[in-house]
Amino acid sequence: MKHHDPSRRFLPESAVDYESCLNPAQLEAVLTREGPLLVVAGAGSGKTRTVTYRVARLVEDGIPPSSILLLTFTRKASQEMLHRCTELLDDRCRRVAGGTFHSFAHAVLRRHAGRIGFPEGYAIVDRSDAESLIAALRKEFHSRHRERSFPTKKTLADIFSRSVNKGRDVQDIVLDEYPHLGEDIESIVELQHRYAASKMEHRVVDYDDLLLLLERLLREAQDIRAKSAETYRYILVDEYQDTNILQAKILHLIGADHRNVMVVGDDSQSIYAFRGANFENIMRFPEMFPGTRIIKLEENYRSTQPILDVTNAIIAQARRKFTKHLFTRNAGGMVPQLVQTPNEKSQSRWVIDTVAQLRRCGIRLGRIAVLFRASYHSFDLEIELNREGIAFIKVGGFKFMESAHVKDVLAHLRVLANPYDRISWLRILMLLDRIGPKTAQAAYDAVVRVGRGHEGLFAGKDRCIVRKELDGLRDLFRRLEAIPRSHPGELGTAVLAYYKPLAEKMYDDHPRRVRDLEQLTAIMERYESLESFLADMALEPPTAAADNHLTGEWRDPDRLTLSTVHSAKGLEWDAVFVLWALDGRFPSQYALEKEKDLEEELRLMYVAATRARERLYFLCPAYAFDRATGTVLNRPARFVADLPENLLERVYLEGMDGSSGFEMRW
DNA sequence: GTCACTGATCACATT
DNA sequence: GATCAGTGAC
Repeated sequence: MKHHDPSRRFLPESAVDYESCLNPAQLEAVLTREGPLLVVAGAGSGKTRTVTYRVARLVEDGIPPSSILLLTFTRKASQEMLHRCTELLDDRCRRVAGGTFHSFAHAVLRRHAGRIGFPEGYAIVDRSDAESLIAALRKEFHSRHRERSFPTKKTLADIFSRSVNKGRDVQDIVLDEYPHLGEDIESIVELQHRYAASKMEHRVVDYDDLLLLLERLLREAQDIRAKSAETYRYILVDEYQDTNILQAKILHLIGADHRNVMVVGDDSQSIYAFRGANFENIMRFPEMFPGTRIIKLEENYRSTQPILDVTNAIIAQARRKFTKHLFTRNAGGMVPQLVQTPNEKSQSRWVIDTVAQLRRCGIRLGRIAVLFRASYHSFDLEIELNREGIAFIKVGGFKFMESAHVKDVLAHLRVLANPYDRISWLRILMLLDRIGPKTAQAAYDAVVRVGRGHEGLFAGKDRCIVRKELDGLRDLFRRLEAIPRSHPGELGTAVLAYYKPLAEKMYDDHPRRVRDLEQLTAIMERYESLESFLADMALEPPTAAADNHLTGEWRDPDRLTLSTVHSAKGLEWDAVFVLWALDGRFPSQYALEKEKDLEEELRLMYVAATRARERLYFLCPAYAFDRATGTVLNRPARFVADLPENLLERVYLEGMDGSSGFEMRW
């Protein structure tokens, strides 16, 4: 590959010393200002650095920051990049537009959704709300098909979502991926139409709608498309391997005019095919934007050579061959280990004891991570960590936002913002004594009929048996009405005051839950409007799991990180433990049948292993019973099982009782 | 109509 | 371990 002459002549008075901070390939990616650019960036190859420097370079070059659009996988990622960029250059970088495709879609649609016949004051529903809506519609269908069970709300939501994200009909998705539901296909299709109508009626959109509606808007409203292209003259997309076809179309619609589009990704780290991501987007990018310059970043700055040897050996097993081959100058270091333990308890013990040793070697807890395939895989370890008093933070899995008490409080606020939000109405009404589905539905109907927002609640005639309960709710809304929407913190405080007695009645652990809610109101203080708070909670909910502190700064140097592999994307630690490297756990049981799914598990294992800088341990309990399938799991993960001893050292622990004393080799 | 209980079924990753 | 459908007491 021929690269630019990285001569200083390019940058006579630059505030940033690009040449000495970047290798030639990175430098080329940073200095190529115009035209489409595809950066294939291997794990640990300085991808974030490259994007950061490129943004800084554009700003320094006089491009107005607000005409740069940085699209990332999570908003945290874009904030972090722009923060680094600000440190590198100056405050101008703060004005760069950054976020996820979903948040970008919301920003455009909230102003222009009317152009394609969608109400602009819509609310965004998260996955579990979407499922509730589907569940309500599903009931009728179930009574129709008494003979056999109808798919669950979760399965239905999955099917609908895949249909949107893969750009295929529901029929095709069912036939391909859920063949056992073939008989229900007509009902599923009809239910999908009802679901769409129901969302429209209640003025809500789900995640997929955001992308779908944005694509439609840009396609149908030429003026808006042209204006967006004009506004965002430089577009950067991170993690391009995890975008789907719809996102690629959106990118093309905004980027085709000026073609100043840079995408960064790594096909071997694509781990979101299950939700419709298509890593072939990377291969197709040059077709979509002819004249694309392709740059490969192959030097790895993260890991030692022995770790890189193992990760290269893992990804080499992919049927689909990847052209990159990573290298490092960081020779030496410990050979990664596959540690076989008798059972789960001993797995947890070994991790804890090894973490203790690492700390004695001077490695802080914040530099260590335990990764796993599924959130529940760490339950036993969490118990042991608590027992030992080792602080940890868990990322992924059950979230703060999903806990009932948080959803309850938010539902009150959402009704205030969008009185057509049926899900939230039913939720808050059914919190009250003697109000079940029927009464709640009647109250909701009255609200819609009266058509004066939540005031409709005052107009309905209630049965005397529930009068007292409803009066309490009315009082709350009267109080909320007196508070301006621009003070979400006060709104939250008022709702909490109302909700607290309810929580005390419902939950025996109410003190903890109320503390959570106080955190929530503290978060609300930071917002300028109720609507922006609610949109953020749907699009970018706080990441920490429910029982962790919500103080925001989760990268605490004195806490061990427990994370799903998916949530660990893009991050790195000095030492990484991969739990349950056992066939049937990781790779997942459900992926063993289909070649395509298995290949994604392989990439997932690759992502897990490439998080490590210096030390890497795969843990494999020798035996586990899988209750779901009734099978016995006793084979190490196939991706690492057969790697030669010189790449992956075997450690066998025997005769442990799970609580103490055993041999450990380093 | 509501609510609290039962037993059967199915289980991943997430914007 | 959660979800769902069905039951019977208030």
